[in-house]
Amino acid sequence: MTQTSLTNHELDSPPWSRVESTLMATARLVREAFDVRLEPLDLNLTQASLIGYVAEFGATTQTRLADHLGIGRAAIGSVVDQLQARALVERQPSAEDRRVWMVEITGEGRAMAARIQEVDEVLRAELRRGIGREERQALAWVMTRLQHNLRTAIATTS
Amino acid sequence: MTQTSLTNHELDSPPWSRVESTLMATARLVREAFDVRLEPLDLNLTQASLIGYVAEFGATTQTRLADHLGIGRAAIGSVVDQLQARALVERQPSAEDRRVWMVEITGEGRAMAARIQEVDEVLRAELRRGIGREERQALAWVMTRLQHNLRTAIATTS
DNA sequence: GACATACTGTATGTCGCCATACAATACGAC
DNA sequence: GTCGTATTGTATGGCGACATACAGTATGTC
Repeated sequence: MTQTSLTNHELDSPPWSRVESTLMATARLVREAFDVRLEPLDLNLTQASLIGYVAEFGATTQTRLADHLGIGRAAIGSVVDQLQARALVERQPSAEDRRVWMVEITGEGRAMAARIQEVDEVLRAELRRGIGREERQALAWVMTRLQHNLRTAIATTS
Repeated sequence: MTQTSLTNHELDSPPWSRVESTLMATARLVREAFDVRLEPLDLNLTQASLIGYVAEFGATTQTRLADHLGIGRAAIGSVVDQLQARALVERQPSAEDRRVWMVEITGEGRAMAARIQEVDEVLRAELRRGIGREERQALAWVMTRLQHNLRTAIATTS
């Protein structure tokens, strides 16, 4: 088990004191794991998430996509560009607001979304291994609370 | 773990199925929060972590720093460049291995490390708010386990 | 010693994301 | 209507990190 190499130094310190770095490292691993598994589809995690969202919820403005995926509007623009170039999504003008594009899934995109979901389910099953349902819920709860605290901390900095 | 209700608007808390994106978003917030608080010191989280590590553990090779901070060797090089330009750390040749630089803290760096630790403690106290000790430990445990699963998943992809 | 192999730090190019500035459009106050 | 303000998407420049390739050095094998 080569796992010890990185986690050893985390264990000899008070757990919470290093939670931030553990979190950062875990996030990197999440991205890496998804990217590796999505590589056969020639997609990264952000692109796959966008496709998944549009496939599930239908035509969406870019700003809403940005908010939902947690990245900026400018970044979403280029992601949509990439996916549109591969005909996985398409931009349709909005009937109500001529400023916005409604990003919609295409037929090819829908097929891709199915493959993405398959990859997603397989990987998530592997990630659940050895972690009980209660613990997963606890993780979700704590992270939500942590997000709240983080937002407060960011906001209360002059 | 019988943590009862939080406010209602927290109930849109992410289900496990979205833990990946929650984790990514939380990680971004962690970086943002630290960056915001470290801004008066004109440092980002990576730079501060490096200073903190060297201040605590003494002269260290760049490769060890890279492993410890979870970023690549090339990235560490430029971080050391930046900090060295501000005389917060310095490169000393190793007596045993002429390939490596030992990165050591300077006097100014030690003063900066003290200020960093103060920022760190204040922020961490804010982040702990409303989260019990048991839950923090549970979070650390689950994330460690999750890291292990992630590494396995990454490794078992051809 | 001579050599192959492994490792350290650096240079280079790329990628993803951000922050800022901007034009076009929407919306509210009057 | 007309004006100021807010919002959407885009263009641009910058940053942090990665992957790759490389030179210099260390280390083990023969």
